[in-house]
Amino acid sequence: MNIYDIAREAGVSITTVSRVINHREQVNAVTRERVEKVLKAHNYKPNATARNLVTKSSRTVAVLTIDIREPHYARTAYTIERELSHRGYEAIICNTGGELKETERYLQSLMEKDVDGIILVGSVFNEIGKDARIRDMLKTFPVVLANGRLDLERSYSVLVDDQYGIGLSVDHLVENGHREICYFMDLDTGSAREKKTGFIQSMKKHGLECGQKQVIKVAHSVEGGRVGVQQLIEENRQVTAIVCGNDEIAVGAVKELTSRGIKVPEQISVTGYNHSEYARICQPELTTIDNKPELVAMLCVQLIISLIEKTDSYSSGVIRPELVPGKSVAQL
Amino acid sequence: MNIYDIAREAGVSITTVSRVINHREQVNAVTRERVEKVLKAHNYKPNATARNLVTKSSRTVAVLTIDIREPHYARTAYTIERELSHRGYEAIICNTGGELKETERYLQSLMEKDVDGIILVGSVFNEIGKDARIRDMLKTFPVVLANGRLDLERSYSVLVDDQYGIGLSVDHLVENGHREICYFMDLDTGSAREKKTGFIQSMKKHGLECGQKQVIKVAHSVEGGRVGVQQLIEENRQVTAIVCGNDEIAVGAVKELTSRGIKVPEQISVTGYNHSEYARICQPELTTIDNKPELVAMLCVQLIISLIEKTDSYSSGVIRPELVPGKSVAQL
DNA sequence: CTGAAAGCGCTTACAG
DNA sequence: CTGAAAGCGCTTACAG
Repeated sequence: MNIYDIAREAGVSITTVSRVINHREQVNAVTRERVEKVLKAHNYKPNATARNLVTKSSRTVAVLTIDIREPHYARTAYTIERELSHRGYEAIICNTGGELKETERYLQSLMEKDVDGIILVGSVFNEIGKDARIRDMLKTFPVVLANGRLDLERSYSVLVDDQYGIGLSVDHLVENGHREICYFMDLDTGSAREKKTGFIQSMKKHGLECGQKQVIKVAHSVEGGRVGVQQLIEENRQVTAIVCGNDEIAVGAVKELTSRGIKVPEQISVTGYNHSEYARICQPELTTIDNKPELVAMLCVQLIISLIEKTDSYSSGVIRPELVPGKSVAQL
Repeated sequence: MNIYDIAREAGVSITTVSRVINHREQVNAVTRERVEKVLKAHNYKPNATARNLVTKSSRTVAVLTIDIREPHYARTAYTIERELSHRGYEAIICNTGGELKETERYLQSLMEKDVDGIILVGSVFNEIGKDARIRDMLKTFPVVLANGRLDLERSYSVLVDDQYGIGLSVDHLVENGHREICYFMDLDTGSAREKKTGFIQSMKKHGLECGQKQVIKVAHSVEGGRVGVQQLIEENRQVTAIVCGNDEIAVGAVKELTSRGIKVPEQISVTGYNHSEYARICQPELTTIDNKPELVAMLCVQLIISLIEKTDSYSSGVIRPELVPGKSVAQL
């Protein structure tokens, strides 16, 4: 059942049927009703592919992320999908693993579809976005990058001030009397470096010692946190607090400390980052930083839509994380 | 740059260009090379929409799930997406919240696209799939349901034996000397009922008392587990073990018990379900049931592809969960 | 207010 | 092995 069948049955041209379907104004009320009756009678559904072919749009946005199994990306991707859906767009999800080759492979096939725009979630895309071939592909789409800068024609960014975010942890610890603080850094992505900088600057701001020794690189996982603590103990370091780059690491640190009979927070305080479910499940509950993934997601959608529909109604600004107190920080 | 431009420049017809693009055999090697050179020179990308319009396929599969923020669905959706991607399909993700209205809304817009198939993830879709309008919409697609039966023409199911899965928990507890066991049931979906039945039958198999009192309905969340424990304590029940319908509930139970000074597992043992990250993060680590979401996901993709491509190479069978020992069960 | 016609960029019988 | 032509189901100037 296509537009021709409807037109024939309603005794009008396909142009008129098209007008009715798309709620164009220039149709006589009587004609409109006649056509609508036929439409309803056959439960007519327009063929989106045919429409896309002429309009060059598919009302689809691709969301490239690292791995939606990570709660932080899951939350972001979820909110993006819901927001898109409410505006009549579909979301294609691509788990790139943060890898250049995979990102390229996904973009390759996205280029053949009439995808309306791309949202990049994860600060790895800052690095990936520097690759010339990736840039060539990206520049054919409107693009929004969550947490980074792309410097392309039709692209926007949503920035999260992670430097400020980690600073909140340090401030909070210092306010509670801590002075021997170290940082468990998660790998080497853009936002990880931001956080590290935030840590160092904040330590300096408070006049605390902060060199190589205070920053410990660990794997971005529960295991990473455990290993970090082991290292601290082997080196016989005397710290009263550990600031972690994410909640997984913090959970690992807490578990390792606890299993060694070191009480959290009485003997060592720990802070996380992301305000994930892990922070609530951790025993004790983590004091952590909410970096507002839902807000980031909503802004991403708003921006990509304004890029797609050229409404120019975009707003932006930098997102400020917030500290969420838990029970993993003690006053000294 | 379309097929016409290429044809003109290579001095052939668009038919020939199309043949080269699609690697059809009937092309002279010399002609083929000439066309390929032009293709390469212009970095030609075929327009998928135009192709879809004639082939009636978009190499896209929609994944309807409840909420990808839940780790279990995140894992399933992740694996489905990756498997689809490797086979050249894109995944559209839809977070329906498990609601009929939303499911209908998503299906409505999916029907206008040439989506090749639909994978339903979550046993709620058993209920939703009984609605007449939903069925009418679903029957226009190949459909695979993870964990349920749909009873539609072109549909397959991947079944997980959750009854057996919960039985494993009970067996394990009984082997460890427990006899006073209760079950924290998560809501009222298909698989929740399966698990409840599994619990009751398993208790009976071991000759243990199991009536209304042993099954406690709780919210499907950490909070649910806490409330369940509160209820147990208010009613002054003497149990030595709690079997939980999922890991979130188990975490809540453990937290509530611990906060009341009741030691897990020394005084009360707790088991979870899903083998999620939560189980590993919980203190103590949960003994839980792995219900193999990755395996389920892979089978779903295999089945939907065989339905789409009519390869008839499908395999099926029922998936058996496995017990994963943690530290939340003590021997009495 | 309405319609004939062109066009979106492909694939695919069919004929040669 | 190759090509002319129809067709997929729409939208959109353009003319009336």
